[in-house]
Amino acid sequence: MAALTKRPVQCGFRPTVCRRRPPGIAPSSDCQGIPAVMHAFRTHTCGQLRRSDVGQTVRLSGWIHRKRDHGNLLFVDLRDHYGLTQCVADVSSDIFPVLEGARVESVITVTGRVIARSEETINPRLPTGDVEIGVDAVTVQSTADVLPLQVAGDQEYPEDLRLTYRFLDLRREQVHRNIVLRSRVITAIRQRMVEQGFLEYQTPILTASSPEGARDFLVPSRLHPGRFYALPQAPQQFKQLLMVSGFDRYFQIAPCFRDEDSRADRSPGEFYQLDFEMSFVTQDDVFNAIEPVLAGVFEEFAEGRAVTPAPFPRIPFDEAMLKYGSDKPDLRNPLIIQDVTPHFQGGGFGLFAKLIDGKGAVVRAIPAPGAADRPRGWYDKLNAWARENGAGGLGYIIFGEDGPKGPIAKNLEADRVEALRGQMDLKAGDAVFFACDKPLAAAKFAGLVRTKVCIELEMLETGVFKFCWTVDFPMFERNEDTGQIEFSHNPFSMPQGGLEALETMDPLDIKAFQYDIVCNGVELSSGAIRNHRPDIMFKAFGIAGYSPEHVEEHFGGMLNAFRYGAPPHGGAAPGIDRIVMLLADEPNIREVIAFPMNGQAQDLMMQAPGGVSAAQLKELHIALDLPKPKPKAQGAGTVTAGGDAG
RNA sequence: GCGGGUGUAGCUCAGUUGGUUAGAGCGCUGGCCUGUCACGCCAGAGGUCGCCGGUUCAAGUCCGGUCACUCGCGCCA
Repeated sequence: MAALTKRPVQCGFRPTVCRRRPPGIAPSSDCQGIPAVMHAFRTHTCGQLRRSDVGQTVRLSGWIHRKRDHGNLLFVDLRDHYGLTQCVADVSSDIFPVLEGARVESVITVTGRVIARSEETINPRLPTGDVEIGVDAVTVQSTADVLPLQVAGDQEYPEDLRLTYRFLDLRREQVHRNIVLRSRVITAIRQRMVEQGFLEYQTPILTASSPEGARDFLVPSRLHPGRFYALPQAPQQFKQLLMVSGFDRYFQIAPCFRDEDSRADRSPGEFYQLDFEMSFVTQDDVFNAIEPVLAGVFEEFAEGRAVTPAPFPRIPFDEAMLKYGSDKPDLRNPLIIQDVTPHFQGGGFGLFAKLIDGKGAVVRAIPAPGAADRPRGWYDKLNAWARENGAGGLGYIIFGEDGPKGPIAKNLEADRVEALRGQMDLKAGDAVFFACDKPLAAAKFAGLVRTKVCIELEMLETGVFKFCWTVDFPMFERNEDTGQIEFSHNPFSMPQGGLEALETMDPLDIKAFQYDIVCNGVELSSGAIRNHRPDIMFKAFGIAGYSPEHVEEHFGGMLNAFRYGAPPHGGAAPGIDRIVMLLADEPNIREVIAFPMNGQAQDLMMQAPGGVSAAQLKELHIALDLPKPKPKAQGAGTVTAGGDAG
């Protein structure tokens, strides 16, 4: 160790290199070649050294990524955030046994000479592959036990293991890259929002429970026995209040908390939104403000993938449901659904004809270009799939070279079949599937079929980000079970046509200034022009069956704010996690979150949720009323009054 | 809450029609190896086949239940 730190060495950073110096690494001198004491841990990162550095004495710190032990010659790949550098030692060196005895993932500091590799030993796959470090001294900073999962290599591991040892998992290349991407995306979003004239404001994390929406996470109040804070499901009311306060353009990378069950694209508990709101704007102004931000961010990180240029296509909700069978159309899928009810009404295919006349059903047709030569078994398989997904079956017509085929073609009159073929613009060699049900159910099922057929026929466009807006959502809808008229989305959206529409139109025909941003079939965001007029709000809630007293009681805070001069305003809140997920091309949201919870909303590493002490509960005036414990309840998440309060 | 999938060594997986001592790769331990970069070679340790019950002469394999993880539905103004 004597040779290690005391000896002054020449500065490793020449002026040209200094500019690339990562944060936190100070040059060990003023870069004028004046000798200085070497930094305790590193003069360079593990991704930095090049052929031009040959001859310098340098110091690197990092993790032992891999070792190749030839008995009398030892290679160590040293890894840090920035890259890999090969270090080499031979048996004649004092430090050889130290390196040989250090397990992978131990943290070491090496000091040595930068050596040019001979032509045949250059590693072209490594940016630092022209050089290696001849190790003269080594310090073991931290030893590693035998690993529960390997950092080097790309073996897959079960997710609970990865989450339990997330700090190891995050060292691995792909997740590490995803988290860096996330950081860069958020920085790019901030820059672009500021360029658009938005300012970032914070809003409370401890707030009040709101009666609408998802289940809240509650936080008990110590000072107010029996009362609770709630974590915000979104800063919705606060951002509107900021508009009322005159701040004009607000944004925030906002944490949102909702106690709902997880999905592959929905993290349990918490997620982040690019929350923004603007005053004195129309719907078009909102679109014009956010489109360049989203398109710009996606282009910045697209790496060759095409991005829909602004302005994005705007698809009315009704059209989306008809043509794509979804309010979040995946425009990478070229198939377009059409309504073909008239061809079946009163026709020879009795099943559909009866449903149309008897139940008010409609028939939606999903084209399957080029599918005519698929074997019978393919159609049977899709039929079975349809049954698994709750449909009675999946009718189809095959347009073969020798005419229409299949059970429906046998029964439906030839001229009707031909008219249908003409409407759908199908050729010999194509096929078409049908969904027959009440309008909403038929649309949704046709949407499923559209997706399924697209995958089966391998027609999904790849390497693109296809954006669109879904606009003109209905303000109200009828609850199928109760017959009641309800808000279909956000009750605080402005109805199109304002008060007059509410007073004169059939509520089910009223549209809202409510819109979604969709990318590749993923709902990135919903948003709206808000209803800032108490009179219109009372009227809208009245249609949905709520009394003025109810509105006053539950939303009095907002209403009150709107009584002292509120600007017309609107905004949206694209999901950060989903944006990063799309850019990282990951199918699961947990791959772009540094410390996610598992599907049961547990943090396996921190053991949350955990028990708390009886004293803590008493201070909060809380007595537990627990369900009977299951026979074998152990491990993380067990709630006990006397548990691990540490 | 409901439905599908998975569960065999620390990890990834194989395991035939139910039939002798449950295998491979990675990792781990020991030995050999001076130009590798997924280094190589030799040897070794490591298993309640998720758990409980059943059928059977015999169960990793078949049946029932249960638990865990995961995907989906419900839920997500």
